[in-house]
Amino acid sequence: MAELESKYIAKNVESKWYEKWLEKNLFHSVPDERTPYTIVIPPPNVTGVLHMGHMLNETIQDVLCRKERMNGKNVCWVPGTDHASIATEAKVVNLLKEKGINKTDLTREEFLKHAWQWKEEKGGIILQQLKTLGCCCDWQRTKFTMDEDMSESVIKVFCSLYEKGLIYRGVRMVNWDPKALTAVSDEEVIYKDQHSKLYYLRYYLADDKSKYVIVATTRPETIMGDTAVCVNPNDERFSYLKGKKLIVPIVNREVPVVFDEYVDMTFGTGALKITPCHDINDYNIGIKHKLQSINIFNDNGTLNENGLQYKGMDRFDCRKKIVEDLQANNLMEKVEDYDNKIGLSERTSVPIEPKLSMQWFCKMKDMAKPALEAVEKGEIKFHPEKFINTYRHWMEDTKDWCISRQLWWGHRIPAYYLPNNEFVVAPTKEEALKKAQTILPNCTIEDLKQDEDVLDTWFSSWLWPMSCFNGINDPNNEEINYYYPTSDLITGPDIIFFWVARMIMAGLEFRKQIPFKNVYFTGIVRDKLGRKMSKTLGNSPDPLNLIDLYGADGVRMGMLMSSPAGNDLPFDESYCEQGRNFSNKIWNALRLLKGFSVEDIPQPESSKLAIEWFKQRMNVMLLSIEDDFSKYRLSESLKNIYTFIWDDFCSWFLEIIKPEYQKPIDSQTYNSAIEIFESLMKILHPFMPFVTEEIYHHLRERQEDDFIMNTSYPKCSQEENKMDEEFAFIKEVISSIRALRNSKGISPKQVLQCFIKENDSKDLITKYESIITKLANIEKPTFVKDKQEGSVSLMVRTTEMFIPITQNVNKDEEIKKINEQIKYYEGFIVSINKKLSNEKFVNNAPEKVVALERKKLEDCETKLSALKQELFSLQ
RNA sequence: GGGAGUAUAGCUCAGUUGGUUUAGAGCAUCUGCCUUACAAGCAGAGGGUCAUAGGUUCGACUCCUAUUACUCCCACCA
Repeated sequence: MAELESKYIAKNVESKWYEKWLEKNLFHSVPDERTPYTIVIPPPNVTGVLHMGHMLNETIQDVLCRKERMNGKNVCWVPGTDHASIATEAKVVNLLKEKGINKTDLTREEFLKHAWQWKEEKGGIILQQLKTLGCCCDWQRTKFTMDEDMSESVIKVFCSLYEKGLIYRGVRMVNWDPKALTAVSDEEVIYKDQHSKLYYLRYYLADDKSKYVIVATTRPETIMGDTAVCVNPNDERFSYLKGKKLIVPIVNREVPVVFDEYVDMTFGTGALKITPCHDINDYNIGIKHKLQSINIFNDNGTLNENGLQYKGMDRFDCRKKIVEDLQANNLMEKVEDYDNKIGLSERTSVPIEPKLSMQWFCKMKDMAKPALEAVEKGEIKFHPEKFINTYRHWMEDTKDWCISRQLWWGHRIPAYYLPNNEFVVAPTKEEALKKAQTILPNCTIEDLKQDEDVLDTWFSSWLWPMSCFNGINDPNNEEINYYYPTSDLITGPDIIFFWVARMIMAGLEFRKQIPFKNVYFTGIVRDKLGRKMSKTLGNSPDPLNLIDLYGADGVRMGMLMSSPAGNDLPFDESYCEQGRNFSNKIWNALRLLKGFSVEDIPQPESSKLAIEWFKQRMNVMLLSIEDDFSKYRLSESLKNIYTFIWDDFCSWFLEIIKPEYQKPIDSQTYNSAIEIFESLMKILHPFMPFVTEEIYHHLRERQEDDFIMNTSYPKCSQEENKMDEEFAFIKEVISSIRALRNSKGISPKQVLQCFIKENDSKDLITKYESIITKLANIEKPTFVKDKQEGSVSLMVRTTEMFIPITQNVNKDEEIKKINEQIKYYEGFIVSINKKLSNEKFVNNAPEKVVALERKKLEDCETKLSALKQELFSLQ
């Protein structure tokens, strides 16, 4: 006893156990004859630090892994990080800037050297943080998306898709990020509502300076790129414009009027200015009507030489200035407030600029089809299922994927340009040369220039479940054959398109196999006000700080207690506190048990009964836990385990077997209690790995390599669980006596007498008599035929009990209470009778239901008559 | 504009093919306890016309329809 602290201090045990687990290499997996259970971690950005979303995500993965390991599976959880090209490049650029180095002054090689140096020194902190959380990742397998073999896979896949004609290069309108100076994919554009203005500009007729057409636009700064004005051919207001030219305000350039049904006659003025270079729709109209294109922007969003006097200005400064100039020249009809959506870059949050440029694209349509089928047929299951809709919607209308990025950090595109501007695609420069020489026989390796661009980060992540096991480079190796397809993928719904969908496509395309069997979508962690936790809002607690305060176990429990799959998690620190308190509760149960002095004395009947009951109760719990796990209802499962341990084990079981003050416990009961406690710790272990491991080692002497995380999960049997139902009634009996004490202010120490009116519960009460007397602190109950004078009556189900007390009995209050109950039961009887006298009910309802109603009626009548008798005796 | 989801106690959520004393839990609240494992605790209590209106049914929190509110996703209306 003395050696156990009175409070459980998580800090003192968590790192100790994690180190031991590592030391014994318990997380490492190699293929063997067991069934594999594989999870690949959604690789966090190598620049990332642990945030609440990760905590939730990784905790769920850890719970599943630990549970499956205890179920006898060969568990392999592969950790790793993503090179995150834009994010990392931006980070390194900023760090260099702080040192006074500009990226533009560096060569590609120099920059990459800095980037790698940063990665080696500072990258992947998050993986260390996962250890604090208790994650049982196979660290020997830690991968990075730019590891040599991973890069090789990416290049191989690129070449293969190119050969198949699924990758092509071309000039297209793409989403340009003027801050990161790169193209991004459609998925990386986030649309946000914005209060902006709608400007009405005057375009004068070239041949009649007294007339003008009013054009509404939200982007007046793009007029320098105008090459037409478009109206709907059915719009009679504008039919006079046929063959006319208009003068672009300020610019004073003549542009044609074109007619296209694309224009909405009801919006704005019905006339639309066309800027083919800076709007996707205008671009399409430009192609259709063979219009000229004028690019007015530099890559960084400033105006280029086509911007006339505005050259060099930022696009938004230019807007302000041009609005002033338009107004000064009386070319602005009016300005209206207008709410619209603008696309922001996911990474840099700056407004995206549509830009025509040469990029690489991946065709999605053919790959999308089988990927959709795999989910629709249920080969891959989504939890919750509702995300199938989102998935289908995207898959049915997927656009080609822009995969080139104008960055240096990433997988460089394996395309090589010949002096004649043709190009070849090959995994290495040497192979490229061979191909090149079929075009230009005299071509040398020095003549070949590799494409400057790198690939979208997701172009490597989509291979993750395969490339982690080298399944692309060596498709028949033992590991990929054993671990793939992986079992479960745990991720947020925000990357369903970026990542989940594409992994499914890649798996089916390159391996003809799905990448995982189940996808568990977590919710988003929100603060108390319902806002998404984010760095910019500063509303996210520091996870490591939380772990410090409540222990990893406490925080894990806190995260899981209220996060059903797919539902957002309104985070509240008090959940973690609850988790910490739970650890402490368990710790104290241990202290109680270890404090007993054990002797070879006879086992009390109450203990014997409690042990039998508890084993049946455990069986009931295990059944429901297995059911919950099969449906990924982890939080339900944890809640069940929580009540099971706190209420059933601590409040009921331990209280029953607890010997009287300073008396010893019999060894039989003690050993059973230890055994039960051990099972409970196993049941809880996946959720709270540290405290359970600690308790496990206190319960008995252990071999050096005996760890709870390697034991088997308790199995449920198909035995009868009759005692659990019986005990529920006994609990009610005890609680009602305690409640009586409470309401009458009788000390729990005062032993009470108890008379029970004889009925069919007599056997049950007699059976559990030893427990009732102990926990309710009453004398052995006496069975009687009638109400006892001078006592208060209690009703448990249909059993009436009489407790003789003299204190605090207020007759009027008792009468009032009884009258209320009588009224309630009378009403209840009326409603049951209504049902039973309804022929349709009696004829149509299942017999079971009807019999139940009859039983209800009977019970009610018993109660009612008892209440009436009670009332009579009081008056 | 299209689609999906949610609505149950003050808060967060269960309620599994419609039927078990006329809805459960945790937190919070209230009452009484420093009862010899635990005040990070113990024993109790209060609290809900299951969003609104209809419909199907012998019977609806549960199924259907409409309405309202919120959330999310998708979409090129300047």
